Amino acid sequence: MELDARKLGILKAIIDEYIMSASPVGSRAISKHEEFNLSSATIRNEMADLEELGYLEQPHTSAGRVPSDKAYRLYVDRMMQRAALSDDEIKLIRAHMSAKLDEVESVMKQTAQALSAVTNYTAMVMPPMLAANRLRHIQLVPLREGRALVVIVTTTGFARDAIIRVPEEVRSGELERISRILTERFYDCRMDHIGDMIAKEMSGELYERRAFLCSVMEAVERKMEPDSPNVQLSGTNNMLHYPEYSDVNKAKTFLAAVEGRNMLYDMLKRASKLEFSITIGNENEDEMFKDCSIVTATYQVGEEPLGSFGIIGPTRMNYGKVISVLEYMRRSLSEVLSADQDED
Amino acid sequence: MELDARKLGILKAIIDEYIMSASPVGSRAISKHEEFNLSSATIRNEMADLEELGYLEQPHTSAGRVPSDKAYRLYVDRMMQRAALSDDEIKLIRAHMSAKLDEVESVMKQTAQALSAVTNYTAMVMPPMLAANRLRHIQLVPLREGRALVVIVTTTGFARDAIIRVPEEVRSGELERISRILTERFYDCRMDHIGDMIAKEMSGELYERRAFLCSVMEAVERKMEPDSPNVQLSGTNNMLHYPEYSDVNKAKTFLAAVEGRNMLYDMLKRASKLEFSITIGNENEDEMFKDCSIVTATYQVGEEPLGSFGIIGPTRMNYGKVISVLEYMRRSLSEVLSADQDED
DNA sequence: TGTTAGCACTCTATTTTGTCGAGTGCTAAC
DNA sequence: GTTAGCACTCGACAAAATAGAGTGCTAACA
Repeated sequence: MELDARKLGILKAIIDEYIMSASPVGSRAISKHEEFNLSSATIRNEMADLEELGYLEQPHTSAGRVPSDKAYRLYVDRMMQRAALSDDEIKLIRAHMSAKLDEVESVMKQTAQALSAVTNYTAMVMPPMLAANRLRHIQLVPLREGRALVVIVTTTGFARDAIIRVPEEVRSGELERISRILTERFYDCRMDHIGDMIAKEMSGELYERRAFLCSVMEAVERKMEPDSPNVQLSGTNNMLHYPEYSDVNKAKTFLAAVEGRNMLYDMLKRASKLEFSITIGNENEDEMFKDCSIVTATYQVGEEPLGSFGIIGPTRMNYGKVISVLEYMRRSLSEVLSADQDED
Repeated sequence: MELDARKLGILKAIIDEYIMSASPVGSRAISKHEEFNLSSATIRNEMADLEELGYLEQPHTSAGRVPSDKAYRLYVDRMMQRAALSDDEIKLIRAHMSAKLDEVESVMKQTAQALSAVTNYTAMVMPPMLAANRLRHIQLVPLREGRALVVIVTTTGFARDAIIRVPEEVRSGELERISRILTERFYDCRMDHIGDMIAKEMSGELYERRAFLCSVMEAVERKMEPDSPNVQLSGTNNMLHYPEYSDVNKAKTFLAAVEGRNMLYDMLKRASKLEFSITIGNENEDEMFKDCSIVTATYQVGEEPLGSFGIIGPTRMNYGKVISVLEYMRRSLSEVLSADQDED
């Protein structure tokens, strides 16, 4: 027995129906589709076949059929049609993306909010990994009590800061000098190479300050990698709208899994190697997300991918729409970031 | 009829019991308390009195009694005893507060997490309002295409940055000069006065750049006030553990109210005028929080209060413990911030 | 006068039972 | 290969039955 065109059509109809209704699809419902013009009995036979092939599942005898993960996979690979975004949806996204976006942080937040508002699923956005960015400026600002603030700015306009200790023998005025020298020497260097370079080049006029410089550089490197708490989440509650989570305990489990952010961060990081990625139900390594599908995309400035973002929803997800939204957002986000996030 | 010592004692016992169990308290349960040594019938009479006085409510005949908001108010004002923190709890807080806290953002996040982990309620933390801080350093960093990054550092070690437009006639080198002049002139000025001062003093060597300076100052001012999306939330899901929210719809309403953050921000801002504040049930202006109690505290560096943080939970909240935790946290947070957030 | 035992009553939560309907698989006929 | 027909299964829902917690009131007691 194989998957002929008719079976495929019926399967698609079932999936579309199930995505809409969330309740098992019976043979009668499908037999009403005019394009097939088949009786419910015939559909039943086909459904039995599809079940045997592993594309459908039955919660219990005398319930309708529910698509399996395998079916969704087939669906996204071969059957799904993209849903063009409506004007309203585009407006909604624009509205989010045009508000005072003068800081990376708020760009990430707004992106997450736009995504969750348009899709009604949970959105996650990973802040940019700056490893491939280039240094523009480094500034050491003296604070009281042997502390200083290191501020790093990349050519793409991202700023990071960290507080470090300053040994007593380094005078306040010297920090300005060191800032100048470091900026000059490492101007336009890739952020992730600076550590190595300083190790090799530790000589010349700054030789006697090398211990201090190490701690500066260590702070710089630490700040380049985003970490899990910085993943922006939005619309976690959206999940509560879906009947899949009408049970408080399921909802709790999901929210707990998501709140940690560690898993999400790992997933996003892994996904940042591909332009798009879709993992469905059991394809997710994580036990907690076996009932979910996760769709991600990467954003970039210029060539280099900076990070990724995505959507988590029930496997019964509106894949067509989600993908369209992510595609749109991917462009939109890359543009906003390229424009140096200045919009007011 | 008035509230004598015995009535007070019984009321306290009922509240304590109800905080534990979340289900209406019957006369028998209280009559078992040895310290009263009264029969359930007597307790019943007293309970009827307490109900008449407005301290107790009855969900329906033949259910036990439930404390009213008025009762909780009395409880926190006159009857409650603080719960000392256990060693484990202190350890838990310490663990959160000692991890790489080299950025204000992460201090806020860790604080929120510690609070929600220890109390099992929802925690919110407002980032510092820098209005009363003093300027330490201001740096304009040129980026490409007529943009620059303004970085501001306060004497207390907080940094903020914003991207601004730079008019063509302002050369890259001049930004360095302007940075120096601004830093010199406004060194140690209160952040919220800088706007006014520049308006008055706009003369001398920077006269011909005044339009540009205005936009710099506007960016500075904008960054001083935290805004609602910056309120850190943690443990929103904790609420789902409580029977009050076993109904998904209630949970949804709560989570939606909280996700917006606007209300929380307003509340925290208002609360930042008092060291501590407790609002119970109906005392909350907001309709959404009529079933909740909100306890907040402020934190500071030196004299000036910088912001506030707090806990949201059901009115049936363990007030004694929450207040102890907030008190501990208030000290702890102020210390961490005073120490310039450097801990590794 | 305050306290208490006793009792009838109320109301909810839970369990049990019955009914309805959607959906199935199978068979036989077209 | 398709379809009508039919017996069967199972969950959802409603109605009825039961149990139990708690009350208010009354009358008696110290």
